[in-house]
Amino acid sequence: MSEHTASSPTNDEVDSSPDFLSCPPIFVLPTHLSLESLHEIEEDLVKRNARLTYDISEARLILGKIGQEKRAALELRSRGVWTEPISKYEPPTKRRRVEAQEPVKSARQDDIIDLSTETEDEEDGMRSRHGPSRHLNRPKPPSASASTPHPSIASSDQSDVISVVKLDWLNQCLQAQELLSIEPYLVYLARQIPSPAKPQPNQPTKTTTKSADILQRAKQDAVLQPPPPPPTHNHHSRTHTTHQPPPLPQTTTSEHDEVVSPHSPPPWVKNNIIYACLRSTPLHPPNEDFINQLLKIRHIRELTLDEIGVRAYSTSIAAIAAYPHEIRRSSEILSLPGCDTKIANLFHEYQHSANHTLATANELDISPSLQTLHTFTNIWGVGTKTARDFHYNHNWTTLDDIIEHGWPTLSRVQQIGLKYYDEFLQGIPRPETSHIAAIVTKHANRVRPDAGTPIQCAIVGGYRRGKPLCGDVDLILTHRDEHITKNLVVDVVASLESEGWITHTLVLHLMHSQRDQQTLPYRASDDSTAPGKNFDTLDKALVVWQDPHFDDSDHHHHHSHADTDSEEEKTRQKRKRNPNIHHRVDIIVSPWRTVGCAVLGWTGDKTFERDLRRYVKKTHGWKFDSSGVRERTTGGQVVDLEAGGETWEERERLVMQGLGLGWRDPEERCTR
DNA sequence: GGGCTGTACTG
DNA sequence: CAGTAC
DNA sequence: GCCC
Repeated sequence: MSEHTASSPTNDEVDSSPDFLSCPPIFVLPTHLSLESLHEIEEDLVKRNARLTYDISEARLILGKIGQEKRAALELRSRGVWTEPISKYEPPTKRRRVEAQEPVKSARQDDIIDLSTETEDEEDGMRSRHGPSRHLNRPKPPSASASTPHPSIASSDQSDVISVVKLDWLNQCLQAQELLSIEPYLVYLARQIPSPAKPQPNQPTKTTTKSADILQRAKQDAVLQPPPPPPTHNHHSRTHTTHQPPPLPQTTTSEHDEVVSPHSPPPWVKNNIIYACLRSTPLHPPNEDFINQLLKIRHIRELTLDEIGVRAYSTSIAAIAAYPHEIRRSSEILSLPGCDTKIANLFHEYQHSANHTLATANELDISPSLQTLHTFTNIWGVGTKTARDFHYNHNWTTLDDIIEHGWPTLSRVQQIGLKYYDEFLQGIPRPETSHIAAIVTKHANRVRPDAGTPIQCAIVGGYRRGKPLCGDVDLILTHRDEHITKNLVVDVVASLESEGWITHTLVLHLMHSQRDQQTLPYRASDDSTAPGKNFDTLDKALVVWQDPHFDDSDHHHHHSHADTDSEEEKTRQKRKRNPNIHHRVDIIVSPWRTVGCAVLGWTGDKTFERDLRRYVKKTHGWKFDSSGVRERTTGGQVVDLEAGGETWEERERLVMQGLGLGWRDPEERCTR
């Protein structure tokens, strides 16, 4: 039917040929496609009766902007579809029966392992030798056998044979206005196999989105949506200052697409507030599931040394985390500062994927090398560089490998980090955190008996943001008298060490801003508390904490000599291992003068802190850090914003107001 | 096309 | 200086 | 990857 219409290229029929109805269910890989082109392609297909599906597991024909067999296998696998390559010329029906009956068998097992090994290769892009199978003949030019569709396109519908085909096939079909053989465009011909390890969350196959269905949605959306842009100019114009509706041609909505009115954008969206420190960001935002996917991608960026990627994802994540509605359309994403088509695309994928995951994010769980790197960077003192060195230069893949082959080469803190690997990864419950804070405070006051008023302790970090479990304990000790806080860290640590609370000191920071204050002229200060004191010492100790008390009850040990008992008791307790868990504790000491800055700087979440510094730089030309605010010019004059604050909470508030942030509760700084 | 937080310790 | 941590 |  396609041929006869070819003569009149301007009428409507041309537009809807060829007809893809005879093709098996089609899935379009979003990889390397903008949201716009993806939608365009999907629309093209739907218009021509294609059986488009958003559930890749039911697709038999997969179109994608990819050219390599290996890549194709990876794309499928990261979407939960495990495959093995088959020869193009092997009759696909034969093996299927065998497959269905045999569970997971010997020869196949090998294939699976091979496949997972490959992911590794894919990651670093370094070793790229063996593909899933040998390449067969390279595609011949489309003209050769083009006129009749490959029989397998139509018939393989039911089977477990999957064809991954270059997107170009579609373009050529549209141009020729007839179905062309997929064979010259075939990237990967595969058979679906059961996934090896994890039980694939077998989706109830719900989403065979019929063409009519989609068309309806598209129309519905077209009505709902503000006027779509003329199809000619495809670059989206983000005029943020005048908050125009997102100009994305929207073709699909969520599963239950009742007629929904668009969310009214929160003020920070309307005003295009790009700094996370100016927004309220709760610990559990409405789009947390999607954010968790993005966090995984960000983590992959970390592990692969893509710092800028990390930055970009952090920005996007922070914006989405601040968004107070459950997102229904990818166009909503486009309206958020720090989010553009990349993230909107990912949301589209997230929304339409059967399991609500992202292929890229899944690689973190699938890829052996990423998992190894992940394991290694979780060692305190081992960052991304060292982790990669361990893995790629030493070929270590487990912690035991490091211990066995590299122990003497490790730095002291890395050895400690390795020794308490599991314990440091345990979250610390809030009651335990406050208990630790109380003990530290007690010791602080014990080593400053003449302080007059007690030394105060602020629990900051994740605890202050409201997390039920914290990765470490962050404490700020302060006192109005600068003589009291001077050298306080050292004395507190020593005291805690002597009582057994601190087992190791990972690092001591004794940050003397002596030189800063030396070089700069004294500010005619209204309240210079201690004119003689030239340094503000914001000192900190990063330590390993363990409760020294434990139950060593050994009930059948009965002493015959009462007088030696206590002595015996002690030595025996020393010999017996303390089973209490080790924790990471940061003890920071701040002079009163800048305690507001310290508290603000340490309550954080990383993106909040970064954006805070960027904002302060941009708007005031100041330099913020947890030991104060300075001018960037003129040798760094101190800017005192917290003078007169009577409590550390009040001083933090003064700093925030002075910086132009207004007030934001700590629980609203969870930018991730 | 340039910028992306800012700082100190360790080895 | 590179690497790490906060 | 996104903003200015």
